[in-house]
Amino acid sequence: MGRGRAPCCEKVGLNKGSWTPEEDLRLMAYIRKYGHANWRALPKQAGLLRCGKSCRLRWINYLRPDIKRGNFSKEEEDAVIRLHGALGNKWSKIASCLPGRTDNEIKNVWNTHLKKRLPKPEDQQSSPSSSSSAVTDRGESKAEAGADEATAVDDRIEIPVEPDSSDLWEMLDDDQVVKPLPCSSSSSSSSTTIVVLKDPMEEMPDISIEPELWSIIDDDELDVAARNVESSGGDGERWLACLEKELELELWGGSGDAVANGHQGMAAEVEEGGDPVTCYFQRSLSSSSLAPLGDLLY
DNA sequence: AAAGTGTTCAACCGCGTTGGT
DNA sequence: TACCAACGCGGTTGAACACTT
Repeated sequence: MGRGRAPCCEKVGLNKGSWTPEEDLRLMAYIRKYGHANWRALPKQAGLLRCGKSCRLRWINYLRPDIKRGNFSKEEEDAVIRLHGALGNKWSKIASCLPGRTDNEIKNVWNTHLKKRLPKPEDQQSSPSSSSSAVTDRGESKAEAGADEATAVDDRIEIPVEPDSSDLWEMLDDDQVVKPLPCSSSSSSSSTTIVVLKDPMEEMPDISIEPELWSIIDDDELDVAARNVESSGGDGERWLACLEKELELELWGGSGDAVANGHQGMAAEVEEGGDPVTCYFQRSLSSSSLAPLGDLLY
């Protein structure tokens, strides 16, 4: 074998760049059901045209349920400054001290905000304890003021949809969606935007995810569905039940019979050689009010 | 209103480390 | 022990957005 490192994956034919909502959903569904023991094999098994590295990064930096979003609090910023002083650019170590924050996010915040606040090296020598006070004393740039403003509207997620997918509105929970928004003035007039109110669970700091997550998203109907699948599949399937509930899919939700039938039906398809996530989505989309969405996705 | 410039952050890239054989 | 594959980390890039002129 030649010297040097083999590429992490065969890049030909793989997607690059931003992730689509469908890719996100596939990745989340797959990981929650099967875990991520093997990143290299994961994209193929999940039906994703991505390399494993890309999947891992997307999961770690964006999709993990315990990620805290929004601006850093002053306490967090101070912690980053102190930890950076002690550890240097060991972003993953710093991140491990800040629950819910990713190394990538911390690195970005450091490079874009915090680094600028620190005194110049010569000043630092003369006032070693000035790192945190440098934060408090500094004046805020306009960009940062803008970021603060963004916090006020940071509780919503906007998802562009095709104009002919009006049925999509019916699939979305009224409590979660502000609808519809003729797309913002700057963009082309042919699309519309769903605004989904941010899931409150994302606001939970320091989540030790599994137990607390379930209690946060608990509701009676979901709990019944979740219990029904839990006996056969454990947390992964329980999570999928939640996901389906979220999307108002009916495959596993609803009555125990429906749960059992839907589950067994998918299991049979998987056994026949289909990939599990594709089977999952195809069944969900074809068997529910999400069929129009299916046309968009496949 | 338009063009230019600056900022942000998700994603990519390459390399060091780790674990299995 | 050597080799290899995969993982994980840190640096960098570039598209999108915000702000200024």
